[in-house]
Amino acid sequence: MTTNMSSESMDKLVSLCKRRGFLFPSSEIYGGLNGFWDYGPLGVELKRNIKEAWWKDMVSAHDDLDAPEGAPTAYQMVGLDCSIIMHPQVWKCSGHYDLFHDFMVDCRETKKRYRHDQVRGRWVEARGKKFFVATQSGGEEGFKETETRALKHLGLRSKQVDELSWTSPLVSLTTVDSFAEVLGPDAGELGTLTPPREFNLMFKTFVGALSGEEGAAFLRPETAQGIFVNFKNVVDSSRVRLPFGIAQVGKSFRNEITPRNFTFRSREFEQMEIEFFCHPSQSAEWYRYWRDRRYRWYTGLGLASSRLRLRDHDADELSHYSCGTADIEYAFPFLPPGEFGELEGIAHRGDFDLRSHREGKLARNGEDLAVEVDGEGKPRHRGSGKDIRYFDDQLKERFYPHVIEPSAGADRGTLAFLCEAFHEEQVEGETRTVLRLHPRLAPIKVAVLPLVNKDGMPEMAAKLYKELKRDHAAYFDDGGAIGRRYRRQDEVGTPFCVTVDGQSLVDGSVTWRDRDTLEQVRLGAAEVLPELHRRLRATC
RNA sequence: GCGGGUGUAGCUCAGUGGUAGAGCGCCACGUUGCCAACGUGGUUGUCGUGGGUUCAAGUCCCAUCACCCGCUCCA
Repeated sequence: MTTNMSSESMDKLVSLCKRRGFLFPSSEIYGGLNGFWDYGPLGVELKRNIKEAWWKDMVSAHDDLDAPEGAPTAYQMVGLDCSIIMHPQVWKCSGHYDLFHDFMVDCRETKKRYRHDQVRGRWVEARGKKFFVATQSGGEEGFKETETRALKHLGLRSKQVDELSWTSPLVSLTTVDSFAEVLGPDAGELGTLTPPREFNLMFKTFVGALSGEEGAAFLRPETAQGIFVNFKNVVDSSRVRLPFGIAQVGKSFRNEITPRNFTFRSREFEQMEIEFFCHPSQSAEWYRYWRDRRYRWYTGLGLASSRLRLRDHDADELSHYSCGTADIEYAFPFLPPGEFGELEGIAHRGDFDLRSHREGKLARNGEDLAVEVDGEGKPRHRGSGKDIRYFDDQLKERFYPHVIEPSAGADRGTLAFLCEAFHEEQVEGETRTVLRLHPRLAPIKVAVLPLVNKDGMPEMAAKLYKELKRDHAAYFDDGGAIGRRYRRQDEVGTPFCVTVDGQSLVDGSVTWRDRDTLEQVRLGAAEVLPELHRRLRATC
């Protein structure tokens, strides 16, 4: 009967998005720009509704007097909107500068690409040749692999291993100056690696009209850091007390290597982030709360639990600072069956961020985090030196709060809601295309339609339309047959249509038509607004 | 970054060196009392972009851009 998304219908959805004005390729008249997308008239409404639902549910309508279901205690939520360009030191202390600023090496023979600092190897001499055998493996495996590959390169057998004379331990490729004597990690010949080339995953820009390195800055790769560097400002200015969260919605930028899959991996994207601050002793409970709370938000707005999953990261997937991370993932139709794409990550970040911004960039040192130092014992990246700890005047205790970070992608969410909503179904031999968007998210909430353009029906419909439009996104359509107008609204996800007909002129009632059930009921014209309001009320 | 595929009207696509097409959509008028009705008329093109070959290029060649698939890479 009704079919949900398959990878074939993804093409249809992409086409619908273009045709009806949800999404356009950026700069399309100039041929587009890889990794950038524009939201059209309906797309901007949909995305705004998603962001507004998030803001309302997380911040403005949050009940800060009682503990919500599943929460350890009551808590406060406030918002923030910080600049996209920040002091460059922010990104050094956050770890993005090191993590997003890589040198890459390509192999001309195998067409593979490696991170310069992740390739290592050993120098070997044999049969009058001296060369560097590279590998991506470390430790015992690295030793074994370099040995095997050295033998293979020289055409020796394993029992001739004694002919190999190793002249170095396993060292990083960064210690090698010339690649002419390097055997790439997957290569058969020497000297196939290109010189290391700089890959900057952050967008670089220049502050000031004179562009020089001293004015170099970055477009933010995440909104979170703006919250951390404003932590003390918020605490000092807004009477918040732990536990509380700071929320922010805004654009971020990353030079993704491979933008793919429609808007899923864009280079300019919008995030909806919360940094939730709590006492370290309670952080594990809050982490669990936010995982579940955020998962429920998506299901409450209509993402089916069969395509949505909450996945805890394995220990080896965790960032160096994180004590726990879970992803909320959606089985996008463009992914292979069984694969999921990330919508949101909920990370337990401990005190990494606030400490780093005071003391300098931290790195893992055994069980603990310590300021990362350079060769001279000085911090690799200096912190602000400002004491941005929290003072609890009840406990008379000054400490770094722990941070739980639910970080959601607004564009990915928008795409997931679109994919989930897209349906094609057979109605009396005709294919009906319908977006079953949650009424809160639908770009148009109600369409007002005169059944025919005579006998005063258009006038009555126009009056009702104007009244509804003051409070809700309404649409007026008097073109063509009524059936066609219903289908047009179905295709863009309008949940309700109100039709003014002959009976309306007699008793002032109208037809209320439901997008999903196709059922129609009669309603007094004055009841339309309250009914709409009731249906759009937040439920999650 | 590599390999393969694709690019023609708003959308889906046909067009095998010789006048740029179809269906759907969209607009107007008429008709029309509830699920993509009907009639009549109309609208739509830098054939992705740039160069080349040719008397002649949507079609052949080169380059380039974008999208899709697979590698590679990655919050």
